[in-house]
Amino acid sequence: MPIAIPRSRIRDLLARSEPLAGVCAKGWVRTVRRGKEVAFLELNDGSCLASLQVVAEPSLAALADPGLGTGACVGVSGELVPSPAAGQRWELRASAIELLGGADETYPLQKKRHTLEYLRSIAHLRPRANTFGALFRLRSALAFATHRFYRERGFVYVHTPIITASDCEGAGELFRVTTLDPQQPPLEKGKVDWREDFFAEKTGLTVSGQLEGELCALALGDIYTFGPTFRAENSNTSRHAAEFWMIEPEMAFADLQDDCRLAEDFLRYLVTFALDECGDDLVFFNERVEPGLIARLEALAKAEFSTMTYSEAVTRLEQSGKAFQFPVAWGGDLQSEHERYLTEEVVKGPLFVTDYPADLKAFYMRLNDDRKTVAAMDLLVPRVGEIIGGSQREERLDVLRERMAVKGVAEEGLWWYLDSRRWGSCPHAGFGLGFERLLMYISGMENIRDVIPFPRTPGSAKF
RNA sequence: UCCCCGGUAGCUCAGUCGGUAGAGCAGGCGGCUGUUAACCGCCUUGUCGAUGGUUCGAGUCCGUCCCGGGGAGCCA
Repeated sequence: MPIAIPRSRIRDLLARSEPLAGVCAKGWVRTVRRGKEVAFLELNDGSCLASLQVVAEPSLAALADPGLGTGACVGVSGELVPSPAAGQRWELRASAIELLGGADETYPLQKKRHTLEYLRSIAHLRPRANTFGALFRLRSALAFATHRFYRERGFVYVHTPIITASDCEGAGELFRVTTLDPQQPPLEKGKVDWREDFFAEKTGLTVSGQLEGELCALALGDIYTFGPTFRAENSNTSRHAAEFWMIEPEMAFADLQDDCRLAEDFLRYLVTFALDECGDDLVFFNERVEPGLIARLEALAKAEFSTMTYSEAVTRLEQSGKAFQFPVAWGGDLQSEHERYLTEEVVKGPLFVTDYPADLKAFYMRLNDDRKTVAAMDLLVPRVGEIIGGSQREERLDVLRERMAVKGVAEEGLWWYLDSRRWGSCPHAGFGLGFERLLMYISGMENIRDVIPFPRTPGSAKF
């Protein structure tokens, strides 16, 4: 017989200060302990990390159902009472149990420790595991915190296109978007004639909303984007996904210092928000994923971020006496091992590296007066590496065109971007923050595939 | 794409010198218990990633391929 009482969330039940009769909880059974005189169910509904202990008479009909095992979905009605035993404050004394969806012993998510690799292979079920429940609640909270942060500062949220024709940004390989028949595309002199395609030109999925974001910043002042981003790079690492979410603020009338300040405030706000709003889930990560996590986050919430120029960084690396696998030289990219040394050993915390050689960076970054470096910044953090990359943008039309020529970026596809410098240009700056890398940093999880519900990586787009 | 490591029961793993498959957990049965990933006893479970080769004999050695992980490059 279906239970007629409205459902309460377990999170709300466990937060009560008084007992309550006539309650109903619904969720998924984590474990069943059957005894002769009493049976216990651990019920979790995803509203919080903790499960609700259900105490039942073994005579209740549903308890005899072979489908009532780990993984089953049930509704329970009864009375919320103080628990006489240690381990939990409240328990639900069941008067009725309704088996909504049974689960037999073939249920892949058993009540034991599984490896993250295995859980990845059952991504359709892993949201029901503690780690992933905690992670996806954290993910949701930090997405909300992002919007709140920018709204509090008067930034306008803009939606930049997912499908783009500008593949000239150089941020990475594009996924092609087309409605042409791959077996028989229209040809023009032996080459695919993209004018016949849906958009009458070559298009792909966005690798960054930055260029369009700049256009909006040069009208609305301060803006941000927060959306999916796609890179068709064949990167097989714990830090890269083919589909990820990026937050890209862009500020008019701002220079590189303003940019770093915003990045620092933003990161600190997010960490503080997680500490304030996701306490139980962070405790779980602190105990099961990264010991010392909470202390690290609390330190970060207070600490000043370090800053050093690329040139200083190179000097520090040269003077370190460390034997790096890759040599350090001014003009070369900082390798992962170099970045790790700087953030983990030199400053032991978040580090802005600024003013990179112009040759290493994108065409839109503002050329410094030395004409050798650009007003770029990378924020490096321990464990994760680069979490934010940003710059002051080149607002001077002539310098921008010069830089495009040097970098081999064609002006045709970017006439609209150049127009923003042709009329009413102004100094502006912005950055991109990889949302999954942020989650890795705040949760202590070490693989990007484990901080997004259904990861897309080379060779894998399941679920 | 390159380098390294791995793939054995539903899960986590062991498997010696090449000699014919093993433990814990999960599951089943029984017992016990206001229990806490309960506990105790008994029991079931295998295309040893795929394929070809060497050998009297291959989980074990060799080749190729597939999948997973780590690192590199690229980047967020």
